[in-house]
Amino acid sequence: MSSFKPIKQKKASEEVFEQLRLAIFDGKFVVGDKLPSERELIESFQVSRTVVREAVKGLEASGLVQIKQGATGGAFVKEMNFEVVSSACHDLFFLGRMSFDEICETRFVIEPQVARLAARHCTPEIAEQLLAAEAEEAEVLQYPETVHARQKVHVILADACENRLLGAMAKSMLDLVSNITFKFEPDTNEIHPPGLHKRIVEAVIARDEDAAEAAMKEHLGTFLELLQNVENDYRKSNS
Amino acid sequence: MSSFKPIKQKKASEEVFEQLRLAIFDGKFVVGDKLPSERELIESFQVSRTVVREAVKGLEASGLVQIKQGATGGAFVKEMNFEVVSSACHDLFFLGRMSFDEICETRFVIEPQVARLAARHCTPEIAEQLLAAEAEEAEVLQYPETVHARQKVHVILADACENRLLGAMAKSMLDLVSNITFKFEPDTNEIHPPGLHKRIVEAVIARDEDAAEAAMKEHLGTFLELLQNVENDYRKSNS
DNA sequence: AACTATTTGTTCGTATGTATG
DNA sequence: GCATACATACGAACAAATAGT
Repeated sequence: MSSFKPIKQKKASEEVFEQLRLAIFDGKFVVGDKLPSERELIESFQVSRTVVREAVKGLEASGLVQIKQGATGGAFVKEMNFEVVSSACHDLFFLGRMSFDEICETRFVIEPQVARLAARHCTPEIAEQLLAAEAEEAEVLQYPETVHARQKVHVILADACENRLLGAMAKSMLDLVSNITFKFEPDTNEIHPPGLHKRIVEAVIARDEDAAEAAMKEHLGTFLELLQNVENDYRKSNS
Repeated sequence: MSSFKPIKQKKASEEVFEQLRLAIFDGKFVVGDKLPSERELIESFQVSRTVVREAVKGLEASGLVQIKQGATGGAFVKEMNFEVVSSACHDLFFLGRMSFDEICETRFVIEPQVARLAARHCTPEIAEQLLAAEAEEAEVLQYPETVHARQKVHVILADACENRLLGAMAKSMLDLVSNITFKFEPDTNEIHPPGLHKRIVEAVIARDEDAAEAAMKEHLGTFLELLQNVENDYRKSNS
C-alpha cells in the first residue's frame, strides 16, 4: 500500500541541467555544437529565463559547455579533456582534503607504471625528446630559476605512456608536488642531483619495461622521501 | 612598453564566483559554515540577486557548497570528498573521451598497488570484512543478480589502502567497468570463477605486500583481458 | 562607419515555496 | 496559526557583445 510515488520535487534548474547533460552524453550535441538559445530553451522547457540560465551556468561550471555572448553566441559543447581530473585533484589538495603524503604515495604508485608503459610505446621521436630534455637538464642545473627543466622528463613520459588518464594523474601529482615544494625552496641540487633521470631515460629508450619501472621507482623512492621530510619540517616550523 | 595590464572585463557572476571560491580555499569558510545570505552578498558585492544566485549555483555545481532552503537555509560549505575525481572520470568516459582499454589498463596499474597498501595497513576489522565478503561471494555465486557481491572485495581493499585518492580512482574504474560490462552480461561464472579473490584476501590478511600485489596482478590480468575481448566483440557487432 | 539582428549579461519588482520558532 | 528568514521562480526591461549588411 505504501508503494506510492515519492514525488521528487527537484528544483527546476536541476531538472533542466540534467536533461541537457544527458542530451550531451547521448551525443545529441557533439563537440562544437551550440545548445539552443535561452529563448528556445524557455520555450522547450516552459520555465523562466532564470531557471534556464542557472542550468546552463551549471553546465559551464561542470566544464561541459563554454558560453559566448554576441550575435553568434550561445552555449557551445566544449572539448572535455583530462584536465578535469587534474583540476579536481588540485581543488582537493588546496581544500586540505588531500595530504602531501597521499600525493607522494600516488606519484610513487603511478609513475613507475607510466614509465613502464612509456617504454612499451617508445618511438624514435619520444627518444629524441627525452635525450634533449635530459641534456638541457644537465646544462641548466646551476640556474635555480630553471627548476621546471627537471620536470620535463616526467612530462614527456606521461604523454608517451598512451594512457591519458594515467598521464593526467601523473602530471597532476607532479604539478602539485612542485607547487608545494616551491614554497620552501629546498636545495634542489642536493635533493635532486643531476643524472638521476639518466637510467630512466636509457631504459625507456631501450624499451626495457622492467628496467624503466625499476629505475623510476628508485628515483622516486629517494627523491620523494627527502621531499616529505623537508615538507614535514617546513609545516612544523610554520605552526 | 607593452607591460600594460589587460583590462579584464570579466563577467560579474564569474568575479563573484571566483572571490567566494578563493575565500573557501583560504579557509575563511570551513566545512559546515554558511556563506552570507543572498541579501548580504548583494550588499557586499553590489550586484543583483541574479548574479549572486548564478555564482552560488556555480559553487554548488563545482561541489563546493550545498544549498538548503528554509529559515535556516543558505549555502553551506560541503565536505568535499574524492567523489569529484570519480565523477570527472565518469563524465570523461560517457563523453567518449576515455576508452574501455584505458580504463582496464588504469585498473591494472592501480589496483595491485592498492592491494599492496591494503596489506600494509590491514587491521583485524579489515580482515574480518574481507573474509565475510569472500564467503558471501562464494555463497551467492549461482544467482546472477548478485554480480555486485563480487566487487565487494575490491571496494574493501580500496577503502583499506588508506590513500583516498588511489582508493577513489580504483573504485571509479571498478564502477565504470561493471557499468559497461553489465550491458552485454557475459557469463560471469566463466569469466570470473569463484575463489579468484581467495589468494588476494589471504595475502592481504597475512600482510604480505608482495604476495598481495602479485595476486591482484594475476587476477586482473586474466580477468580484464577476457573482458576486453568480450567488449571488443560487443562493440563490433553493434556497429 | 553606421545600422540592425541576435544572443548573452544584468537589474529590478514581485510572488511563491519551505523550514524554524 | 502566525511571523520570519531564506531560497526559488517568473517576467519585463535594458545593457553589452558580436556578426552581418
